[in-house]
Amino acid sequence: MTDPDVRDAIMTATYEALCEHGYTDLTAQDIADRTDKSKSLLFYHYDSKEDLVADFVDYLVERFDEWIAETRDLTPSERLATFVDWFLYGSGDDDERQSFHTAMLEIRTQAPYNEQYRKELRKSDDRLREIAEEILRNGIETGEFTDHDPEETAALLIATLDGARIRQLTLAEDDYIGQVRSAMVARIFDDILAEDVSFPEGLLPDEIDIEGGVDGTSDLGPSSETRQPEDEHGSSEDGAE
Amino acid sequence: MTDPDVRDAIMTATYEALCEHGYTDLTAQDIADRTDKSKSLLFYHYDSKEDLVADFVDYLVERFDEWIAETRDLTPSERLATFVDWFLYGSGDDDERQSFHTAMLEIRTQAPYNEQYRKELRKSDDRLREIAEEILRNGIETGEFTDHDPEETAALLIATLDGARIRQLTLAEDDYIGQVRSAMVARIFDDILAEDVSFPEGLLPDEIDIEGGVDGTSDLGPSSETRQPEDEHGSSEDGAE
Amino acid sequence: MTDPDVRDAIMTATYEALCEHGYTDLTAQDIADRTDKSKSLLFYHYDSKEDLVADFVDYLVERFDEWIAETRDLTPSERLATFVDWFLYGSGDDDERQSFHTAMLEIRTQAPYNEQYRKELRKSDDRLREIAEEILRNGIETGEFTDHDPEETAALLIATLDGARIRQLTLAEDDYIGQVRSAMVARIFDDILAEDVSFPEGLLPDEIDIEGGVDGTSDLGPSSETRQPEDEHGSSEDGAE
Amino acid sequence: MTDPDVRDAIMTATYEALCEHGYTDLTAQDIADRTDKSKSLLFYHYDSKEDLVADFVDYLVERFDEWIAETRDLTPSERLATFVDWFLYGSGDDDERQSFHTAMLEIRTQAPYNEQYRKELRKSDDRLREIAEEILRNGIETGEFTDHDPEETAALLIATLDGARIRQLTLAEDDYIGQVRSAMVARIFDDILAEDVSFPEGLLPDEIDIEGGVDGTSDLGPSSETRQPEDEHGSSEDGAE
DNA sequence: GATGAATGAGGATTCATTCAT
DNA sequence: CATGAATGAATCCTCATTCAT
Repeated sequence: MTDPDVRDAIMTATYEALCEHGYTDLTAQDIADRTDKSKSLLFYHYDSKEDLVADFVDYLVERFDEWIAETRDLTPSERLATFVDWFLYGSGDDDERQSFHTAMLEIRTQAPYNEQYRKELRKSDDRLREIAEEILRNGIETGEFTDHDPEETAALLIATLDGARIRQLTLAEDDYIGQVRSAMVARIFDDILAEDVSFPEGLLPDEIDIEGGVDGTSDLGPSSETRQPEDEHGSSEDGAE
Repeated sequence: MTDPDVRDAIMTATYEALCEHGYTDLTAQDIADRTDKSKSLLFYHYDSKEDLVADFVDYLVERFDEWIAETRDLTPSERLATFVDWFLYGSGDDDERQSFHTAMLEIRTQAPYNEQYRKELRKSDDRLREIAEEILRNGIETGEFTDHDPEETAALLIATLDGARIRQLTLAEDDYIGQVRSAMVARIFDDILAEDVSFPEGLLPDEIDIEGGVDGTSDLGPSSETRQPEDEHGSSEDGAE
Repeated sequence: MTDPDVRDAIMTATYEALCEHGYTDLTAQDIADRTDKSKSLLFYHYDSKEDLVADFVDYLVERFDEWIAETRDLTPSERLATFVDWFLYGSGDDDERQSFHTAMLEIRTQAPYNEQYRKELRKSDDRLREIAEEILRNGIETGEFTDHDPEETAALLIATLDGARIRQLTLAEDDYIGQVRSAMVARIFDDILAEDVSFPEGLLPDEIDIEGGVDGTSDLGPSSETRQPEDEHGSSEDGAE
Repeated sequence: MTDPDVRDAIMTATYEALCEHGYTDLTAQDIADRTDKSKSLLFYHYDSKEDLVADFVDYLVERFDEWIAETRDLTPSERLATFVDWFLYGSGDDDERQSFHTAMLEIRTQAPYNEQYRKELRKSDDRLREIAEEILRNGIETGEFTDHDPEETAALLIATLDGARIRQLTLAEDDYIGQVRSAMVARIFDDILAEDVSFPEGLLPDEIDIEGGVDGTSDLGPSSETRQPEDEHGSSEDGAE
């Protein structure tokens, strides 16, 4: 895979196909159809469909890292709020975001059977936990958060966020995520935040630009107030599934 | 499907095939092979593979209901602990349990694409939330738990438990579940439990009997020493972060 | 097959199933579904599906014979007109009749591959040709028809009628049958009928009662003006496919 | 389907398979077996077996058109005779021809249930009627035929020809077609032909080349002696009636 | 007689992957 | 690089027929 444009094209196509069909029903043809290239070419660039998907996960981690960089300048509690909302609500329009999470979940689902996926997914998960811990640790250092075990809390936090999202995707009809978010603030953050600090609402930085990569329009400035819709697919995030 | 023995045989075979192959790679042949019947018989009893799997989900709900009944006599905090541990550690031997949850997760993953599964899964989810709420409500009534919003807390609880399990299944190498459990007790239950009540450890009743359920020989034992750390990946490799 | 009631029930069910599905898609289950008996019973009464269908053709011949008897008292030219219109337009409501002819045509289509069907169908065809010849011969005797070769003319007549009907069924969008009928009168009958005889219009006797047989309500009086709809299926004819 | 060679190969294989098994028992494997290609390739070129068969019907229309062009130079009565004999006796050796018409009849039989077939078959039928009308119309113009309604007569003509062939195929043991042909000449053509014109015997051009059509080597020979009585069942067993 | 259960032998279709050009 | 053509191995599902009861 020498040409990054080709890779981008394939990754974008994979993203779209995954959203539409889900992993279980994803065929090489589905991906090729969203490309101006042929199906055979996929096998020229990748040894197998599995390899391609594994690279796709890796690709998402890269996008996630780019997104993380954008939040560096926020205060810990702002970062925490941003992190939570990004996780629960993601970015992009609703339908696509849901589809995408669903598809990613399917890839995760294959992890126990598939070492390659497992490896890539763990990489993305490690990144996620590191960030959460870093935020908590920073907050303790700055005094915004009470003292506690950041590693354990990060584990709890992510379990809850992930569980909430998955349940919303696979089961819920009502606003399950809203319920969980509200309970999280009341039961978990209330303890964690220092006396005089309250949990900030809705601070989402720019979306992770998944598709924009191709034409290189995504600017990864660290600013947190520039949020605009950036491409027709609403792009997505979640390098950290 | 008049004969319950046949249904049980098919369900058990489905359970085993699902554990071994996962949903994505589950074939009608895999199921038939674990039966002394032919593949065609599956289609005699079910109109499609999908129908069969949907019935399997329903079958699990029935088993769950039976299990729930066994915990009716415990105190709310005991029930809560039992519920948590059942959720996190399940029953059955380790490998099988993991396999099974993995397969179930795959089925859940199909829900957004498959109305039938969605319907059955929601049924099972409703049951789960009801139970959690009931436990919390009872605890508030008896004074074991502090007063709080049981519905919201139940949502939070289940999100966390589900997330923890899913992450352990799909990503974790270390004892992720143990970490989350510990954090849950510290950050959530600590608030919920009344001053003088502490969270009971490891109250697992007998396993939900999936394979031998027909003759219902499992009797509820209140013993609290049956739990052991149980992940094969080695626990508490906290340094890994 | 001792019990004629059972045979009638099966034949009626076969008739209905044939109309609905056509021969190619006719399954034993389709027939059983239109019976209050089970599919297995069909194989108790017949050695194979093929046998059953062969008997069905035979059954139709019997019905056809009954119908023929009703026209005995008409004059040759009346009988000829009746014969033509019965052949072209049949009886019963339009949709059902079409369905039935289509299905019968499918059975005929199998004749080259299936000796049993061929045998039964030839029996019915012989009957048809005999009748046509008899009508022509009688007409020559009574002087209503000019002298000609009745056998050859019968062959021509039936070829045309059969072809017209088949084409209407399988191809035509317009009133193809009407066209042919009109051309037949002008080009064939005009020659055959004696100077002072004209071709009578629309003299259809009672329908052949296919379903009524069970409860035996069909009266086979020779009157030609009693035509009434007789059963819910519009019954049909065409023992003579 | 860019490569006409491959299409030809598939069409030829379909033709052969159809002759041997009939439509009802035609499987994709039967077709592939008559090809040096695999069964999957059929589905690479066609979305379904049905699509393939529909294209086969279309293919026949193309062949028919080619054949028609070859008769343009004959006089109307010669063309009429050629048309009749082509219809009744077709081309190819006896067995093959019968088999082929039988299979085509089966396909026609599916028309009421299958829109695709119906559409293709109507196209072929329209062509047939046009040709017949054209011949009649030309004859009237040249004075070879008496004045009459060409459309109606064409309808009659084709009904008779089609009926005769179908009956021969599906029912007759004797030379039914010969009988009908003879009656047709006597009862229909006798009226149509002008006083001094007689119906030419056996003007069959070369066969429609189904298998070698690609290289179009068949040249129209006006020879009139190629026709022989041709049914294997023995002709003129008139006593059988 | 009658039936529910059971099955073997297909048959259409799908799809990852290969390969000649 | 790129592709159209090709294929083998599966997989779901159908259905006539059998059989124990």
